[in-house]
Amino acid sequence: MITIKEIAQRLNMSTTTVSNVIHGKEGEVSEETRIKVQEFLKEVDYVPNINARNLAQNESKIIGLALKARVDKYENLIMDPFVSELIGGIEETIRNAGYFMMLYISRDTEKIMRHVSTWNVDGLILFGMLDDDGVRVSEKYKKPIVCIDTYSMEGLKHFTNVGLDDLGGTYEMVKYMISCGHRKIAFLSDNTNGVDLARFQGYIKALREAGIQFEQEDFLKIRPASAEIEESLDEICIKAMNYTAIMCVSDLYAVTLMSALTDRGIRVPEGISIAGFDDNMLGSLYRPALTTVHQDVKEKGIIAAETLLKKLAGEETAAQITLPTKLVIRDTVTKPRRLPLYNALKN
Amino acid sequence: MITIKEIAQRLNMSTTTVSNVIHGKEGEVSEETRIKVQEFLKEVDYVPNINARNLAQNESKIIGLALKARVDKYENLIMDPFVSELIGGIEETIRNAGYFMMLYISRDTEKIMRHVSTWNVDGLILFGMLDDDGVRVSEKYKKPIVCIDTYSMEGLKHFTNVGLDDLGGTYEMVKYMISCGHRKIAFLSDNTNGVDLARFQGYIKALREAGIQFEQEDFLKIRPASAEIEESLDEICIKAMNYTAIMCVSDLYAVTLMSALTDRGIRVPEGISIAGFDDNMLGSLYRPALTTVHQDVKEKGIIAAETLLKKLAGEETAAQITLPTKLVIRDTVTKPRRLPLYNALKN
DNA sequence: ATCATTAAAAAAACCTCTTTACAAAATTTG
DNA sequence: CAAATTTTGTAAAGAGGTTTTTTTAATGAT
Repeated sequence: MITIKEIAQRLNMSTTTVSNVIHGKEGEVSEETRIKVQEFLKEVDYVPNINARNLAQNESKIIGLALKARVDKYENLIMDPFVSELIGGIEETIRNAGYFMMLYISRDTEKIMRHVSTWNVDGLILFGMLDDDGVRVSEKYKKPIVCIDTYSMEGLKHFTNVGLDDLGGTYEMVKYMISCGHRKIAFLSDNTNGVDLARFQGYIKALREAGIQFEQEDFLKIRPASAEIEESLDEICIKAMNYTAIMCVSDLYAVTLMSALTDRGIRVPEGISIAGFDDNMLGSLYRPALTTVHQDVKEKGIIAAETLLKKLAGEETAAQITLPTKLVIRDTVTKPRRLPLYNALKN
Repeated sequence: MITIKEIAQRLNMSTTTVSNVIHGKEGEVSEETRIKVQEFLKEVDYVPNINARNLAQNESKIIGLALKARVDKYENLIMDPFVSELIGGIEETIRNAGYFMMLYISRDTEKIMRHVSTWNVDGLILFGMLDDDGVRVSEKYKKPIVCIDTYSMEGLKHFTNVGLDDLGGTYEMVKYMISCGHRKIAFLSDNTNGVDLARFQGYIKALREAGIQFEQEDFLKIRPASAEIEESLDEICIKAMNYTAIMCVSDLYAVTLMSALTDRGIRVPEGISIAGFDDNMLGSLYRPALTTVHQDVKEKGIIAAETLLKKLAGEETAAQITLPTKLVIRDTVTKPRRLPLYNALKN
């Protein structure tokens, strides 16, 4: 790899001059030498040593993307398939702005923090953080931070959260279910944190507005760890008979549930109506096609990246950006066609 | 951020000594000072400036992962959902070995090459490369390279290709279809390059072995660009009536086809048998559950990363590593239950 | 011709860390 | 006890850029 020093030597000039040409400093160098240098640079295909440049300029042009991955019971990382879409959106935006992306996957916040400071990244995008992880990171290293889908950090001025109108999404969907004639509607999820909580609240809101009482048992908890999944689905499918519709917290769970119901001879939507959330391939390719709440994941990534870029440019940014959702009415929610088996399980 | 110089100053010693302690140089520093320095380092939570270190050592501890993304007709990047699984496997392996991962997505080989040399990455993992891209990259920058799923580069000693027994996979599957009684079997794909070609060849091999003649029209070409997809599926579904089974080049296409067939009133497997390739969520969650060829994508990522790590350590590695496949017999391939509509389309 | 002004180029300092060469102190050897 | 060797630590020289300061050369005004 050729260096500036060598170029300067070969052209009989100082490194300063070469550097100035590279940085397009107007009025620092004569037209004649500028052209001479530029041609030579092209000829030898000069590429600057990024470490030297970063060291000198005290910046890195690196944006860190830290994914706090979930792990299953065997400590294997679970990568949501939608992560690739998110990454795609972020990377494209960042690259077009001349930055690079360093990817870091971990469930250990400490490690992520160390990584951040080691690499002296210019900014950070955090995804999947819970609790106050992001706050801690940002307080320690005063770098611009954008979080994605992180509810616990709202209201903090340090950084921006790019999220979704999760509450509104389920609210609209459950309202739609009610308008179809459903009264016994369950909610399926595996936890009540962050995004899932907001979606649950939307469900509750729609229920309340329609004067439907929510009982604790209406929350169907799925245990996604692979070893338990079949047992868990058995339980959920039988409980499902108590309802005419189920609002699922994600398309993944909606499709998982539909498969399980089909396997047990219960038809969707004839036997029970199912709605999902996310609108990914899983639901659109399934038959019956899944009625769901749409979100644009790539857009989320792009907005997150753009926001970070703005912060890096010193612009003010909102503390919270909330993307809208859209109902996608397909084939899995219809008017109820059977009676709910009220309380059949109660003793 | 505290620097070595400052630490040395505060402890009244030279930077060399501090550096030696950091690098655990035995016999270069007394036990007493070693402890003193170590304690101070911990106290101030010293983190080395990676740019300075890399500059001095002429290495980067960065492994570049370059994904050559496909684009659809609107120039949007298409990120395969399985990419996240691949990335997950690579990142985990790399990180455990003390390396970092820089992600670069592009369909422009030139840009990828520039990126590589700019960042002076220690090694490269290439995915989705076609033609001789990888060769060109590796000849220009003499860095260790591992390619994933790149057929065109076999036999070149410069780097290792981590691939799959694609040919064997479809071969076994089509053999299985034939053993079920199928004679009219089509192959569905969108191209005949690289991986898809190998899978096609497996199909041909099984056909030939069974004495079945392959006709050009038995290759069903799907046009995945979103604007054309419905039209394309119409055509494929009607052509499909000429066959009792279809071997699809991927689970994605298998499921897409099943949805399309279902929408047009053709039932799987009653009306037609379908097999996929990859064994991802899409197929396992669909009902009827997809009969397919399994590959372990995460494992692929891990092996690729491990191989690169070996190269970096100076170990010899094979030029080609081929991972095995496994038939996953589920519900979409049964014995044929209707007659193929031979030649109904021929005029 | 002299001095101030400006343009262009070069020299020098710096960014942080590693490494080499060397010096001082401590220890061993004869 | 002097010489040789080892231990411990320092100073200085890079690594490849950027940036500030200085020098040189050219121009113009007086």
